[in-house]
Amino acid sequence: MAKSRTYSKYTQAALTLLGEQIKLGRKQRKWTEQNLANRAGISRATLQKIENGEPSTAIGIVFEAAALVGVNLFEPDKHSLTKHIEQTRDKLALLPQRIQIKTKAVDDEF
Amino acid sequence: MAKSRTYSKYTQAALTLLGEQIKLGRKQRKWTEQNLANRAGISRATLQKIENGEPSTAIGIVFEAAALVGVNLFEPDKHSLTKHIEQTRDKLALLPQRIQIKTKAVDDEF
DNA sequence: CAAAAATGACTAGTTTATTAGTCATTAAAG
DNA sequence: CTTTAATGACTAATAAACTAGTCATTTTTG
Repeated sequence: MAKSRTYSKYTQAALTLLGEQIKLGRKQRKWTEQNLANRAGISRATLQKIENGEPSTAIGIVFEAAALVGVNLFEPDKHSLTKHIEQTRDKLALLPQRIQIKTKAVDDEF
Repeated sequence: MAKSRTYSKYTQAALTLLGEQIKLGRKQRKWTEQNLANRAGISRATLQKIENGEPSTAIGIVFEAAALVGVNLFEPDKHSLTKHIEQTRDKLALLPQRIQIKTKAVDDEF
């Protein structure tokens, strides 16, 4: 029996939306499933899972398929992804490199 | 030997950005890797891959981890994801259910 | 400085995804 | 209506991810 993982409502909705956007983009381009699958370098079966919003597909190939049909997370025009990455790294640099957890009880109560 | 897949620059950048945003969100919350991994129901090794932007991790658990630290693809406030899904389905409904490809040569030249 | 803990990196074993293929159904086009 | 082809759904075999565990390193705290 398959060990089932649980996903939040938000994650499920996001996956559904992403999958349907890919399907929409594919059809707008008049590409068949097989056609997009070939372009993405994956099997038709996997593309079907992607368009159905299955949580278990590899994120890299989902992003590839999405980009091929013009669906962009992180709108690529606004400011370039590279710049966005730099900004995130800048913020990261301001934080401690390691998070330390207080072992002792916090004595907050009373 | 592992069969290597190739990813576009855009996909790689998007994965890097997403991973670093998760790491940033985690640290802002002062959570250790193990801590976030536990909350997401995954191993620390997998979380490390996610934060490093590895393309092969399952999209569902990446989205879960992202949501846990407040990183939202598809900004959840704007208009609800559910509504967004409906809109996408409406657009899909306007397109033919199946894409048909012309088999015969197109005779466009001359 | 010393102690404690987080992180980075790796390994072997198990679970799971991915693939190629097939078949039935049904939409599109002639 | 007939033909052609796309889609949905499944299977067995292969490839790869995920896990738990370990170890070394390095940061943080006292």
